[in-house]
Amino acid sequence: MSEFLTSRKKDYSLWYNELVKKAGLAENSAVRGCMVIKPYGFSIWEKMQSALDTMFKETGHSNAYFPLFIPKSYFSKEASHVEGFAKECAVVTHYRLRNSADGKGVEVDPDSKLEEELIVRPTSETIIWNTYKNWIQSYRDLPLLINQWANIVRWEMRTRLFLRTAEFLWQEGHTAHETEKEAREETLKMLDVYRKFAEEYLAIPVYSGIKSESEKFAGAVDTYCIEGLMQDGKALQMGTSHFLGQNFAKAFDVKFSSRTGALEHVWGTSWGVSTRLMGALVMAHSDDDGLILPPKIAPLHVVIVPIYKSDDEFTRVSEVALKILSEIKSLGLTVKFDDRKDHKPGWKFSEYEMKGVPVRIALGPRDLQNGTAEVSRRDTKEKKLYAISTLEKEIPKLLDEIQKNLFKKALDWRTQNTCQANDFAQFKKVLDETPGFVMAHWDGTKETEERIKDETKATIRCIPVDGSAEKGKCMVTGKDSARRVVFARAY
RNA sequence: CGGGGUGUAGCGUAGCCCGGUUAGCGCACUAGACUGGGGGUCUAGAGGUCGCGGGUUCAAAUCCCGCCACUCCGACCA
Repeated sequence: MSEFLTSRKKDYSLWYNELVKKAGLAENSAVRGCMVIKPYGFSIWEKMQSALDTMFKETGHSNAYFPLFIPKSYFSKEASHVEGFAKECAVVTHYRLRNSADGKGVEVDPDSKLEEELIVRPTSETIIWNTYKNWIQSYRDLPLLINQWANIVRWEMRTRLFLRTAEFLWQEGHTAHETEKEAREETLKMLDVYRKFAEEYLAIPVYSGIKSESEKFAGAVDTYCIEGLMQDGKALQMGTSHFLGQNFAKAFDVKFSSRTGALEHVWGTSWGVSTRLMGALVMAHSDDDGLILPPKIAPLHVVIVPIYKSDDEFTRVSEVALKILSEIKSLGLTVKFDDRKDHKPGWKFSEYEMKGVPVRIALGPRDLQNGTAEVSRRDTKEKKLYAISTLEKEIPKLLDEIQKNLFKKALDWRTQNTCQANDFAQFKKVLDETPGFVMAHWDGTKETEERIKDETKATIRCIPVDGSAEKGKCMVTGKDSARRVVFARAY
């Protein structure tokens, strides 16, 4: 239908890349692997931030900020942590430039070599736990519930806008607790905050569960995650929450005097979501005409497009449009009257469809005569005439319905593309025929997991934490399995 | 990081194999007119270090070498 975007069917990757650029979300920068997040894209991220931030505050967390740079030595303190991140760290070795000898540019001043090199944070556990050491002495200092909004750098070989970039924005929560039980509860609480955010705001249903040993965060005892299903049948990890045990407390010597007077290491968690959620949002809902945004995170809820011929008509249409505008605005919604004269209505329609604005109101002379307005919803592209006097009531209802419909569509999609497989041959067949999640029994060993990955490219996305356990036999080895786990090919 | 592909105006591209006019076209842009309920029409115009750097040649977008970026596949990873 649209010639402005490559269709999803023709080339899903290209569709995604084009959409991200054409909807004004982001573009590649002059720096390899790094993106520029454009104003419209950033305003969506801000909506996500604000919803999440509120949820973090409601669960007792405070924001703080820790340095971008981490002394190299900190990394060696937690063995598996350094092993996990070593290969993708940017390192600062010098602190000064000088004019080059030929006078044509600048070069690194060799005299400015740092005594201890600094790592650009790929995540902040080490610097934060090093700081917590000074903040925590007594059980009275606990729990310590901190979040930080920050940029981080992971030197990726293969990058894609939002999904995997060398630098990205995220939030990382880092908490310290008196007991294992409390830290485990925190881990699951924040996992559920993420699940709720994904489902209620982004309108993306997710499976939450625990990662297998080989997929877990370097330095964690347990890693939990939420996994969403994209329209191409690939899974996307949308957030993680880690139970750190006492690993970092021990590595950084963070101890407290307990209620009984004993000196104990604290228990930790960390959890994060990133601008990758922007990619999830695009791939979960959008179509061949452009972006589709759930109203709860759309920067602009409603756009009003005037239809007119003469200046006189424009004046009369504007008058009514502005009235509608202020009515909708007073409902707490964001609304824009696009009175630009340099584009025709049809052009504007396509433009706002590309940008995913949930509701469009077209208003022309005919409407003025009849007291109506043409209301079009982005998700279904369905148009309806409403009496102008009812807009104030109908628009919020419509937005609500769009939010629900998007979630339902995404849920239906996931349901249709979640299959069970009972043997390995069936597993492979299902993966190819209905790309998506496959629930299958697994014997719990690393070897079997590896073999499945090698032969099918599918990985264990998570081991569901809730829901009913169902005993069975591993689809590969036939050994006992306590429950089905979630497999998929993933981003 | 290995293998393939691509890089020409803001975007999309032709030309490159086989070197030789002023690098062509569509969209967008500027001016004006007519237009206006799903990306309008006409007229006139502006816009190019042909990714960057070397080399070969009388002559390079075109051939050779190096680099950079993007992209796909693999490895690695969130």
